[in-house]
Amino acid sequence: MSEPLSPQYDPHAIERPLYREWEESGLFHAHAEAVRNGTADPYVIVIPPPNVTAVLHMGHGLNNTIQDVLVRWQRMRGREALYLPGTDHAGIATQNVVERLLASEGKRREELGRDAFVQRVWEFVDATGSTILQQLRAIGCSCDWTRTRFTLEPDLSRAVREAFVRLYEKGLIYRGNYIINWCPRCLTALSDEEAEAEDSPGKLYYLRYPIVGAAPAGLPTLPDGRAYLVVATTRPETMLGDTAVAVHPEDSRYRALVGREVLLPLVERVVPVVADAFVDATFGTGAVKITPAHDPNDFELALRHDLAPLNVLTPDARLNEHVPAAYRGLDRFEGRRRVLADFDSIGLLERIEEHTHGVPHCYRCHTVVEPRLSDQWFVRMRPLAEPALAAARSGRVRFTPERHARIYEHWLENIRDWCISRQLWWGHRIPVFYCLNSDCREQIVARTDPTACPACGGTELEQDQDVLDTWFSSWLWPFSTLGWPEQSEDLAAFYPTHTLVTAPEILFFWVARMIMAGLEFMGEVPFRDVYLTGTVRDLQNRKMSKSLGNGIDPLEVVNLFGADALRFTVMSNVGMGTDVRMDPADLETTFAVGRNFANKLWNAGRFALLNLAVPEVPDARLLPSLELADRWILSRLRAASAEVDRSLAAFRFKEAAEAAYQFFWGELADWYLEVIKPRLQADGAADSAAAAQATLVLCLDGIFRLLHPLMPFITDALWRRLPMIAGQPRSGSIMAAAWPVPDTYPDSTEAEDRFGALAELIGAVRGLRSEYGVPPTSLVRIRLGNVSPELSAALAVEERAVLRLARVQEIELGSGNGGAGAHAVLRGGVELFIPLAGVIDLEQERMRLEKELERLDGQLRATETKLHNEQFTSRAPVDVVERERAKAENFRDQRDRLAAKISGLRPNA
RNA sequence: GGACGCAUAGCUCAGUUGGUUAGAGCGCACGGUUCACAUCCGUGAGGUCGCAGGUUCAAGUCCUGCUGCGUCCA
Repeated sequence: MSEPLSPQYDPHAIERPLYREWEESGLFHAHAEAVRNGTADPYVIVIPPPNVTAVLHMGHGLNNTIQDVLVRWQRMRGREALYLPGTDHAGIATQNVVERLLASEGKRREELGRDAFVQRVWEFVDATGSTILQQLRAIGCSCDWTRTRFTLEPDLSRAVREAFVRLYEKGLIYRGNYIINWCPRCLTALSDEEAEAEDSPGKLYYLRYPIVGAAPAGLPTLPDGRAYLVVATTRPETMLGDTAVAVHPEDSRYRALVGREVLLPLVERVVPVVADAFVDATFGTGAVKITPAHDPNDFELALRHDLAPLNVLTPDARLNEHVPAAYRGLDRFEGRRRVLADFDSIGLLERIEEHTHGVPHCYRCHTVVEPRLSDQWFVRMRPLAEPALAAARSGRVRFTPERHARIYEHWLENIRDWCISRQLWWGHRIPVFYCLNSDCREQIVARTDPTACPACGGTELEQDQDVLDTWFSSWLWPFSTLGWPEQSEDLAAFYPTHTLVTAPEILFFWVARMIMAGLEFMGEVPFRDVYLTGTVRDLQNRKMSKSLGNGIDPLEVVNLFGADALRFTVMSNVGMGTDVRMDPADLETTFAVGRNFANKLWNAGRFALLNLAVPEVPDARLLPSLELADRWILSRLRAASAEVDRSLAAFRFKEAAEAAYQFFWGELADWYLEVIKPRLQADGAADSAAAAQATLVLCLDGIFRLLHPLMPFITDALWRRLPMIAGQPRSGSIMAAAWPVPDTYPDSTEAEDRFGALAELIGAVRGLRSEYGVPPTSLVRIRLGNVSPELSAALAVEERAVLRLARVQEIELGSGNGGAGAHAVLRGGVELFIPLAGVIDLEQERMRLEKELERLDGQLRATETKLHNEQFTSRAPVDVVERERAKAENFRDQRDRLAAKISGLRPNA
């Protein structure tokens, strides 16, 4: 990388080769020994493993950029930084993908059989599974690829099995027949978290159930004279499986009916009316049908009343053999239409209301989830939740933004058992074996596959057909990836990890469960900080998604503008706790910040390097010959460096990006470079040029390092071409350079004040020139009055900066207007006059100044009103009052000087 | 239905515990062949800080209510 810099910034030319070099030279590799022997503190981020079938989207782009920024930052700070990558086998998602592939060949997995199907999935994963990991390289992620993990690889499978066995042995895993969420398309159980409620417009159907026997008085009756009660339901088809009607025990409307029976229409089954406090008397009619096999609440209620559940649906949600012949085989929605039509035809459909309610959908395929009674494996969560709750409350785990801690705590406080069995083929097979000896039926849970039944010695054993929820492996990720249950070096060196960066959507799925698992299996929280990112949305506020077609492909952005531009843009958009909005239809504008900035870095860097044709410069901090601008920019660097540091430590990425941007562009490039150009071009004394060079190198070295976590490629490409700084060690790559320490740069309020005065003057002259359309090429003379000490000192050494940057021919000192011209009073009271005879319209100038005077007057009045308020002067802190006084004085001074100028402009003056 | 969050320039967002004259980027307007950069340089316009009350010497910032948007839970 020592060829001359190309005149055009070309990210492609630098990014690939640099990444390869970093990887090949082992810069991504974290050394466990260094931690174990005490020479380095670890800093660890484990990647939220993307699905093995995934391709990179902006969510990953955001997520992994943040992780890489943190990791690179800490690595430069001297920590032994490990960014541990890997993928997740993603049971349902991956199985679905391969099933679709098979379908395109006209095959179904059942035809292949389990082993062949699983084999087929492995082939698919082997072929495409590293796609997303390759893509992470393109955006510059400094992952330790030698430690790449996959949740279904042998080591991690062993961890899953160990965890299962341990929990089983502690009695925290059990099997039971309960209502679970069932996806009739995926044909598997789902956890509560995987069944996402979506508000859907639905209907509330009011159905009449005739009373059996003589009815209490006051009930409505059918034409045939039978009395009836009315139940309201959103799912009329389930009435075929009703086993009771329930009312609230205190509901006077129905008290007389409790203990009586109703006749279920269509099925002609007699079911009891029971009283249960669970019933909400204010909803619908206050009488609710009870379908224990198809509703979790009904199931609980049925248990209390000893009602047997009646399952009326097949696994794919068709009506089964327990319903009258006319309905058998109908899909649940077709069944609903039929049941309603039949109710209507016999006069038992009372009315229909619009009713919006939350309907659970499968989080993978979006099918409406069916509550289903079945045998499943569960984890008893309460005992695991308690320590996880305590960890958050005591601050051992911190959430950023903080509000997520409350959501986390609320979930844990209301924790429910976790259904972990899935009726899939792709995943960790449940390590439970059943003895097939019909007299024994022993259930064996073991770390290694048993060959004989420990109870009866029988050798006919069958493993449970189901696999585990993918999250049952993901929740072990922070330590299974480090070798657990083996007491590995990595585990000892790198657990607990430090920061987890992920999306709020998986707070329960993953984050909370990892904390539980970490505490349970490792006795320590898996990470100290949880940073939850915002969601990437389009300008209509819609979440980016494949189906909406409103996504942004990070790789396209990298191709167009480079990874640095992508990263910088993303980071400048990361507001604390807010979503990231980007316009997929206009990448040019969306990524303009990063693109422009990368280009600016390149060009300013190139300019500097062209003027730094020396192998080494002295350390500017040790030079006695620093000039005003040098001291100013170093002081600014110190401030910027402190700000970047502070912001990163607080996860305030946007602020970090802004501080670095402002320093580089707004101060270093716009001012410092412009001011020192003549010095660099050696029209000054030799040590002036040397001081400028040394200061420039120190500043570039500092800002490149500050920017490196955000823009790793361009900063390295430029930094490694900088001249050496005497006495400073230099690594081959900026990746391995030390993070700047703010205090090592000298601060100087004096330089800041003086340079500030100079910049203000230049700005004012430029403003007036522009106001009066003075051609950029023509030079003007200026006259200054009431020159402040700061400005005076600055002009003494840097007058030529004003001449060059404001296109000034000559600076005169002295007040007085002396003819037609433009006037201004600067903040410190400095009077500026630019003679512009012939250009200026006296009347226009007078009006402009009057307007300015009015503005100042307004501000003066506001300040004085405050100061005249005795309440303010007596109650406000002294320093606030003092500041207000100084302000008033300043305004008054400016105002008076301006007023004097105006009166000087009067025709008769 | 419950809980939480957000509402500041045309757009995307800063504005730390209340206290300088509310900022940035993009966009916009005007001017620019200053030999690093037009992915640029210079200048400028643009804000009753969602609405209504309240607390306070002082509110973009704190409190209450309302409206709109979002998220989580049921």
